[in-house]
Amino acid sequence: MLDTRSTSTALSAETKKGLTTKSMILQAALEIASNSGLEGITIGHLADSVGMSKSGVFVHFGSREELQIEVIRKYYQYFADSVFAPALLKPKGLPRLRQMIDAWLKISVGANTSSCFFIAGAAEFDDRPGIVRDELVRSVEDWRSALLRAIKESIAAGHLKKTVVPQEMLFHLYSIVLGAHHDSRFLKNPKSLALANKLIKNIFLNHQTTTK
Amino acid sequence: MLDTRSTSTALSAETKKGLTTKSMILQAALEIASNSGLEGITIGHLADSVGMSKSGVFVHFGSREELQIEVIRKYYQYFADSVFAPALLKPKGLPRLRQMIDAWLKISVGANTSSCFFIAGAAEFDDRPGIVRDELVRSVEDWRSALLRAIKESIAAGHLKKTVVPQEMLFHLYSIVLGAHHDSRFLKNPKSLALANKLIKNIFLNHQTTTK
DNA sequence: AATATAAACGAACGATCGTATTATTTTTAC
DNA sequence: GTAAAAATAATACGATCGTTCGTTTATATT
Repeated sequence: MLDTRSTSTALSAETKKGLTTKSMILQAALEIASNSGLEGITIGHLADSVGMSKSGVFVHFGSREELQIEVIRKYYQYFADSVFAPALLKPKGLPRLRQMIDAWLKISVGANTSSCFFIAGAAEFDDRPGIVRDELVRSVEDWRSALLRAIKESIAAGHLKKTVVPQEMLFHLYSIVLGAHHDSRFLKNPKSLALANKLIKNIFLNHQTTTK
Repeated sequence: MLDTRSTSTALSAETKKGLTTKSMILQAALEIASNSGLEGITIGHLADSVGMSKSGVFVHFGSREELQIEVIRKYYQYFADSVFAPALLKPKGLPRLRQMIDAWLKISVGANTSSCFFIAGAAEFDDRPGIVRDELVRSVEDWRSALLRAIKESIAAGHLKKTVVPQEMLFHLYSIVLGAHHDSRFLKNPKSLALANKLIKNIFLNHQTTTK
């Protein structure tokens, strides 16, 4: 479901077997978490799904929290590859910003696809302090500052009006994606992606410099 | 924290003691769920917090799922009292719609206040089929159709332009509240309420008939 | 005062959780 | 081919989960 093979490039200092096994476990954990959330990761269940013993799985991480953190890191890599990287190919400013939102929406919304960690995890760790939450916040803040940068670049490039307040637009865009995620995953509304796209388009249109 | 006393009016057919005990348990469960989510309700913990035995608590509901459902119903009552009812005092149309959103934002956002079930629960039961999820969806759909009705009334009353598509505005408004909830509870951003209010104001302004 | 009814308790169940310790297998190196 | 090392398995622990059961306590009725 989530193809993260591109991130499992071997760090040849480690033994090959160990790393690929650990990476395979992480991949399975990522898929479990995509369906049942980070708290849905159970070492017993995870061990079953990779055909190993609980202890065999456990020893690779030392604790469940460390496992969860590594899953977050792995998802962050996946997110960077499939959302971030494509955007960097687009020209700075509005085209890049659009691409970021589009790609994000695509992986967050849809009946068969799995949920976005940054959204699902945020709800899960609303009020559950700890190192897992910290890692999650770090990832989300990273993503948000990337979006914020893209918004500022869009203003600097003259694509968006100078009156635009970056923080406000970030909040607005982020909210729409949250709304799409909610409608799609909780309410199972198949039109959520279209609704979100239309609103996003309007937001950009209302703040664009060229009315054409 | 959540004052739901108004909903515990005695149905005098039942024995007084039994009803108040059950109601007291539900109240405690509601508070636990407000902090830790519906899945955070544990019969053992709940029993401790009301000073009863696990079995004494359990027998009132027959199953944990039934307990969770009753908690949802109790929250729905609370929500109706504190968000819905005040709005009905306002005149039909935009004033009422505004009031609904304002009251909703108020109980959903804020550092010390507890989370909105409709939002937190939606994330929790994204993909966890069952009777608890069904009850939750029912509540949320109820609330959404009330919002939708208020939007349509605002159009009919001439407060909002006839070009407004109710479903789109519902999605938009709902998204902003989700965004405020996210920023406030996960990112601990104290400005989230102000940000949301500003956006809401703009949305209404952009779709209002009287530009004044 | 005797009896019927309901509420709450205490203890235990089987399951599963994360984790620690100890053994066994597999791989690697010489 | 054998010894060292790394990876995995086996087993078990204490905790906690939701749930069941038999018993006790309190209340109400007669």
